[in-house]
Amino acid sequence: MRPTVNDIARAAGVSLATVDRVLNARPGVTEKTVQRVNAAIDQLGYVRDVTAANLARQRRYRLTFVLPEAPELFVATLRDALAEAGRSSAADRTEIRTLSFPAGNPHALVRTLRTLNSANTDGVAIFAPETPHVRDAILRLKSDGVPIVALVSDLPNTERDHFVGIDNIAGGRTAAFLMGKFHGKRGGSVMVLVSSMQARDNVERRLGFDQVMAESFPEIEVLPSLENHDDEDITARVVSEVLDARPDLTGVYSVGHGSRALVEVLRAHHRARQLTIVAHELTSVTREALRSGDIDAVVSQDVGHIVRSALRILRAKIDGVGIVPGQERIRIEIVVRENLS
Amino acid sequence: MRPTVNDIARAAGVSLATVDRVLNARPGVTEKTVQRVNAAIDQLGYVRDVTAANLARQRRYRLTFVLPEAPELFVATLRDALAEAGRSSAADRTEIRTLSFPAGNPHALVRTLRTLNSANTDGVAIFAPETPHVRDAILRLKSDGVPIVALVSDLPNTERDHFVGIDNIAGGRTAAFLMGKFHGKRGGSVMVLVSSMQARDNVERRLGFDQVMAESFPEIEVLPSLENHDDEDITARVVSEVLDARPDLTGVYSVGHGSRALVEVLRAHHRARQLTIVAHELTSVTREALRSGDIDAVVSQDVGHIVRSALRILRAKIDGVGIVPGQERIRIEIVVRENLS
DNA sequence: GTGAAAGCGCTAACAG
DNA sequence: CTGTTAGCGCTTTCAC
Repeated sequence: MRPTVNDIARAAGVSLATVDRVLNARPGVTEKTVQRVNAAIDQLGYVRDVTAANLARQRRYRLTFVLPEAPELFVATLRDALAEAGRSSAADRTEIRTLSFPAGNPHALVRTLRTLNSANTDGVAIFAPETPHVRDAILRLKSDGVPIVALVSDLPNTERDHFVGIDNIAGGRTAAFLMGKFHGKRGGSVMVLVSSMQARDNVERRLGFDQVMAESFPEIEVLPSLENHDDEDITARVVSEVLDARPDLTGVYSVGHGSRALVEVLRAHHRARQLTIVAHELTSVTREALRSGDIDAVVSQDVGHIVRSALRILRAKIDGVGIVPGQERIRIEIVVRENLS
Repeated sequence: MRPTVNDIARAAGVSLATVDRVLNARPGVTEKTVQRVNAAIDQLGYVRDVTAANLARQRRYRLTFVLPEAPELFVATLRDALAEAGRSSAADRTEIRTLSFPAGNPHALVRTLRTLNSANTDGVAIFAPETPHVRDAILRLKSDGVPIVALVSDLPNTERDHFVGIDNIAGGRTAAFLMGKFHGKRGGSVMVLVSSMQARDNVERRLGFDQVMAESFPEIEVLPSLENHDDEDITARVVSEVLDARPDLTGVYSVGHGSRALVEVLRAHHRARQLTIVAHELTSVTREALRSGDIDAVVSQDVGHIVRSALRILRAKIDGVGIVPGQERIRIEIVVRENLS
């Protein structure tokens, strides 16, 4: 049988209450008694039963997710994953609240963040770009004692407790590796489509992509980035233009979260099967395009894993306990037609 | 506040004990009372607090993992993952015991399984090939009320509660897709190295590989399987022979769990960089070979995920509660140089 | 400073 | 068939 607080109380010759004080590092215990209790603790090899503690404490985890209101399917899949997690969260005393802000509106975001404090939330997960005001708002929350995790896109200059997402430079490098390998030693030229050069994840992916293309596939020409600002019309237009202007095009790298318009244009041009297409994020659109052969590979991250990991990490931070790093590492997934779920 | 058993007892006008009986589907309650209690349950939106229940029940989970004593690194990584999980398992009242049997010795395996029963274990995870005697042993355990999950290699004709691992046909298909795509429309010939045509996972991978090669890459010739029985000397010899006999060789597909000897031979022949090599399972050997460029892609499964999933599923079966399917689906991971961890 | 006692949400004897 | 009661391992008043 595992030792309990009672066992260590008896062994140390003190009461339950005192053991509890020592366990939780609360004041009002003589240094001497503390020593005695700690001695008993490691002598008996005591490990605290966190679930029993939480029961007694009547702890609830009120967690807040702050997500952009964006047109991209990726955000939708993230919301779905969150809803799914919400269904089973009551069992672990977790209440999930989702707050939305219009994508690309830092003011609205900051206003949303301002409503949050330690009185109404125990932990916050944020998927948003880093701006100075956001930084300040996060700092305030942190100093209020609220744990914060950054979701998908890191907030490295804030005091966020953890980043839950992939290394986007490595993500871009992975995309380049596939693009290069799929070209099979033939040269060619590759078009790069980004959402916006403001978005940190897009910039990092492009950076990683360029590194590997230059290092390992110099025979392939990489064209300058084309920004589509997640607008389908813009995408349709610029892609069409390049397709016409560059009959020697051999590949397309879609850096952003959305690929719907790209797939449609390629289909319309009946060019898809002759080009190597690499995109990011597994959504209904990219999934279908992989199946049909319109996209060759998708570099992705598991939104279900991201959500569950954020929940686990926030709860761990709230409880002040450690995490299992291996379990929380979000992998850079490569998805092709054959390992589609 | 979330409703508790007390709330629903009051609402239904019955005692705690009766509520508990209904909750746990225990006999001895009138159909009428059951109805009343259930009505109160969904009216108040009651969700049972599993942690409190487990506390009261003083439930411990004594789980047994049965693993082969095999030379392959993959099994070692699985053991490592298990050890890692063991470190944090005390917190969730789980005691993990590992039993080993000499790989390829069904008798020893059966002898091991025979020692297990509901008195000494609450759940079993097995990584072993399916033979008639194994099937019987599992059947006996099952009928003794012990939940069973199959690990890595399925035991489809037994009553196992769950299979934790990848679809190996899809794994082989994925390997073929990469092999074909990396050839970039050029033809060639590919050597296939299997551990043993007895091993179900090997056979399935080979099957999936052949399907896709035939469907999508008919310009590439796939040579007959070479069995190495996980023996490094055999591997070295047969690979060398083929390398000499077929100067037109363009690729190697390593189906089994072990790839050490293959990598060494290829290195010795200074041929690695001119061949496309696809292997299975991420281990220290394949990891290093990816980094050095000796292997181009690895099709893998996350051993950490497999172990944690097996633990979660066994606990769920013991508690008689459901699982989150998305969380338990083991992905077919594609690992290349750039998304290596 | 320290301890006794009640209680978190649930289960499990044991009565009736 | 149903209810009473004690208790799981821990925290938390409130006294001493």
